[in-house]
Amino acid sequence: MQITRETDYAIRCVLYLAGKRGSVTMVDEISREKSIPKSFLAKILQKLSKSGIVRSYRGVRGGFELARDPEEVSLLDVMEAVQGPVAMNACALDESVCSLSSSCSVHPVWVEVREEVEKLLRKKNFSSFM
Amino acid sequence: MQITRETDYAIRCVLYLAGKRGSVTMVDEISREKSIPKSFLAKILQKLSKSGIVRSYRGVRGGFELARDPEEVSLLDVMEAVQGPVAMNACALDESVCSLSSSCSVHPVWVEVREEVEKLLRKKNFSSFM
DNA sequence: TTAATTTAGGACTAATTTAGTCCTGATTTG
DNA sequence: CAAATCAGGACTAAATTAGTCCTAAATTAA
Repeated sequence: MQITRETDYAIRCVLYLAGKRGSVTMVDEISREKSIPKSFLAKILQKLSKSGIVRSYRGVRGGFELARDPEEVSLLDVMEAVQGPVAMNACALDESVCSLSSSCSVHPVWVEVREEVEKLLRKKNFSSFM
Repeated sequence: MQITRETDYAIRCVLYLAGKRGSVTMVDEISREKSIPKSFLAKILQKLSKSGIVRSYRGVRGGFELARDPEEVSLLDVMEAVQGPVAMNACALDESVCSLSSSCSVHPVWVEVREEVEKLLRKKNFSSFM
């Protein structure tokens, strides 16, 4: 039920890129400015890139930039990109992982909690954080 | 952002005791019936006991019983008893752990999420799960 | 076309947390 | 007092989180 440090880093990183719109920023700069271990940050940026939140450029004048407007990037997007689905337990996502889910009276609650949290996090975007 | 196995066990255990109101049940029985490792369950029951959800009796005819009516025990009570406060990150509980919280634009979101989740879990009690 | 620069990706390691075990001691009952 | 049952602390094992490091693939510019 905790956000991981990786997720925290990812949010800080997107926040930084949101403040740098229009230019391409290197891992090294983000790492320095946001005090995030460089090679760990590189991995995080790979995830953000794969889920389309940032765009990457290799080579000499390479780096990263936000792929969408900050208001088009929600907190949920970033969290899901790095730590996967936001659910309090696995059976709220995929019933097959829990043999008891059909008979489990608590199951619907987990689904409800997940939906509520997702709704909340989807409403929060990175332009409101600037 | 996941419920731990310990929490899951705790919920199943309280659910079992809720169905046994009026009698005292031994760790051994709950362990067997709910397929929870006995000595781990014993630890969990200690926590539930300390937070007043169950009552314990030592000695020959000892065991555990629910300390309150099932409708007076919420999912939040049980979760907090075993895994501590339900928060997505530490700074949503105690700002002193995060030196940035006063300047952090994301901070209020964590507080809001925590409050929403708590509200939801507080409404769900163990009589509605029977 | 090649040297420098920057990300991509996989394999690895270290630290932390979760999930449990085990033993000894304290209570209670008959 | 003997048997049964929980209390609590110390310990261990497994899993997850948090990183590091190395080589390869692009890209740019001289």
